[in-house]
Amino acid sequence: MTGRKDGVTISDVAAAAGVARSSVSRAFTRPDMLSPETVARIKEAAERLGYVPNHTARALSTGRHGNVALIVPDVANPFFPPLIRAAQSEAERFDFCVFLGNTDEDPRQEDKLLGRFAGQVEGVVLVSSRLSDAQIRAHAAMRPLVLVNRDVEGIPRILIDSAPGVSEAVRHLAEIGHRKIVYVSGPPTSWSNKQRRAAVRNSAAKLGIEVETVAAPVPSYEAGKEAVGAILKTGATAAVAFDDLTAQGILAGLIERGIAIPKDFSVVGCDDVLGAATYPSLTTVSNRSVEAGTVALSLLMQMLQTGIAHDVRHMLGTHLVIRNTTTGFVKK
Amino acid sequence: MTGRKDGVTISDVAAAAGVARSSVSRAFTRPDMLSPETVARIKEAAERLGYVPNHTARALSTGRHGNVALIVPDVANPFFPPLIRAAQSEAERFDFCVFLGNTDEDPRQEDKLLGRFAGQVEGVVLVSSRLSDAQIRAHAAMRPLVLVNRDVEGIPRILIDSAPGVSEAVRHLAEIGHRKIVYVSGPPTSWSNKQRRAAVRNSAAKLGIEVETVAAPVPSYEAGKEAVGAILKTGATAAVAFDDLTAQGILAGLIERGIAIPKDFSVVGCDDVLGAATYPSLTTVSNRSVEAGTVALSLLMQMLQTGIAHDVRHMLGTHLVIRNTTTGFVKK
DNA sequence: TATTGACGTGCAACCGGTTGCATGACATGT
DNA sequence: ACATGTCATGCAACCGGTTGCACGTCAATA
Repeated sequence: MTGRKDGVTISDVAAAAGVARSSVSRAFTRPDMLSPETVARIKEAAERLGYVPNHTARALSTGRHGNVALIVPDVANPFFPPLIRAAQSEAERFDFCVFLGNTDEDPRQEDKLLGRFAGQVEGVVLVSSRLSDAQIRAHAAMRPLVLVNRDVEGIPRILIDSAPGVSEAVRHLAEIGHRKIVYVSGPPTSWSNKQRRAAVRNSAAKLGIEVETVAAPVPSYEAGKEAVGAILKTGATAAVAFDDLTAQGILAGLIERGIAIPKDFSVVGCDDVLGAATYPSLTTVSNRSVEAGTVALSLLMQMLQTGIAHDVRHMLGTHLVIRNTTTGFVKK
Repeated sequence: MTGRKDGVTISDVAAAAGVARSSVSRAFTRPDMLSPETVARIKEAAERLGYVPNHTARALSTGRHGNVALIVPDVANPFFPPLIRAAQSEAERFDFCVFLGNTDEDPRQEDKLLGRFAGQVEGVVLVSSRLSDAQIRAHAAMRPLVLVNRDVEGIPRILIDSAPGVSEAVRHLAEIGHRKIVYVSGPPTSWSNKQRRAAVRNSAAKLGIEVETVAAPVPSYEAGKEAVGAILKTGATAAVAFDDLTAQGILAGLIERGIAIPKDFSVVGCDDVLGAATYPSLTTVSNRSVEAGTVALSLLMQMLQTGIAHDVRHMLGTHLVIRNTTTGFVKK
């Protein structure tokens, strides 16, 4: 097992081709500066020797390493993987690599990762950041930074606007006969949670139906299931949950208590991460995480290329996806 | 918007502390070589100036950049995120960063990524690789490489051994009265699929019960649902699915046809990625993806530190998790 | 024919650390 | 008092590229 280092450097190629090291460099980065024959000779030699440019060395002298960081609260939350994937393939279009960071929903961990990545990446995408506005601003001052689902003025941000979808959901519930509904809230520091709660309240007020809020501090199946007691106690006949996982837990909790869905109770999720895979299939608000990932990354690339950061605030709309946890409700 | 470069280098610190650059370097990498007072003075200066060592520069001279790559077929498949997360936090223990690669189940993409990462990472973890043995060997010859769920002799590999869990499942099904079962298979090139199919057949043969195989070429909810027709046609009374997603689809398909679960039909999944979140909650084979991620990474770290690659073949056992899609079957 | 400019190439400094070796100060042993 | 050894520190080369500038050649222009 000999092979560790390839060992073929620019000097080797230069020697083989009978030119200076700088010419080899230029043959790859600015071939137009050299005569076509020289370029050909160098490339031939490089090919023959199996030369591969060393990213690290290049990065040291140019300051551009072709890497960006993507930091999310929890890779295992089904909301994020499609976003990650989209961001990654967009990065690849620009020949960039992605560092993935997972913060476990912990701001300290987030800060630590940001520091660890610094100097290895040219820019950062922060998804659903739990940092304070001040911390975010501080990082943004050091390097190009794009936010997803976090609204800090002056910093480019992509926001998935669930308000239209949520409003539509409330209207839908009112139409099929509900007079009192519950919003089952998510993480208190989440921008999306605040936005959804506000959207539920506003639409309900407009439609003249009652709303109460029940807390599910963590967005998970278990938390949803546990919230069912509190939900039923309100006397509401429908629930809008912070996300699909919570909704799925609520579904399970209701079924366990013998409550028929959608006949006796309606449930609406958010983010559409489960597709039609619940039973009954879940009515939910559509999700734009793929676009969010793509846009965030292309925005970052643009910032890197131009060197300027516009104060972009990119909103992505949503809509209601009606399935079988709402239609079929029978008003008493 | 001035701040781009921190600009604080080892030279700045050296000047501030009144020592040579090499002493600053040593203050961080080999403090034992310097007098405690000098170290203190340098660290103080570094702190005051906000000095952060430049990874790229360090990498250039040492050849160690503190990065590893983790390549998976599909981040969005719920099997992988926990593994990714575990690997990432293990990497962090060693102060390493993780590059994440997504191949979209495409061997060409996998090869491309591997090339793109080369020179930026010290080692690679390949999860459920779709490359040929020869390609894997070629890459392994160039740099430290660890495989997960792929069995290539001579290359360190972590294998999640679903055989024990699957065998237990078949025994369980036999015990509650099934005489004929179906294995719903996954991707034909998958090592796990081959292993699971074999385990089902072997145990069934031992217990004297009948097995048929139905193909669901892609592991997904939809594919599972579509397979239901074929499953019922076999006359079997239970299905063991390649994974939980497929099982969930089967569940939905059966319920849609009015077949009561578990009374009339039993379903077993694999990988336990859905928790108890299906209805009825799914009996499945446990998953060791977290350990797989952790072990793969620590193995890689060990290889990097010692420089030697033992021919490790690390098996992680599994067991059956009994929930409500099996118990309650009523034999006719 | 002398002048000018364009063009292709090489030289050498630089990016920000690391590290082998040399040096000088001081302490120890005899 | 002198030889020897230890220890802390500095010098300078090096990792593998990039890039501003200088130089020489050759053709076009005056």
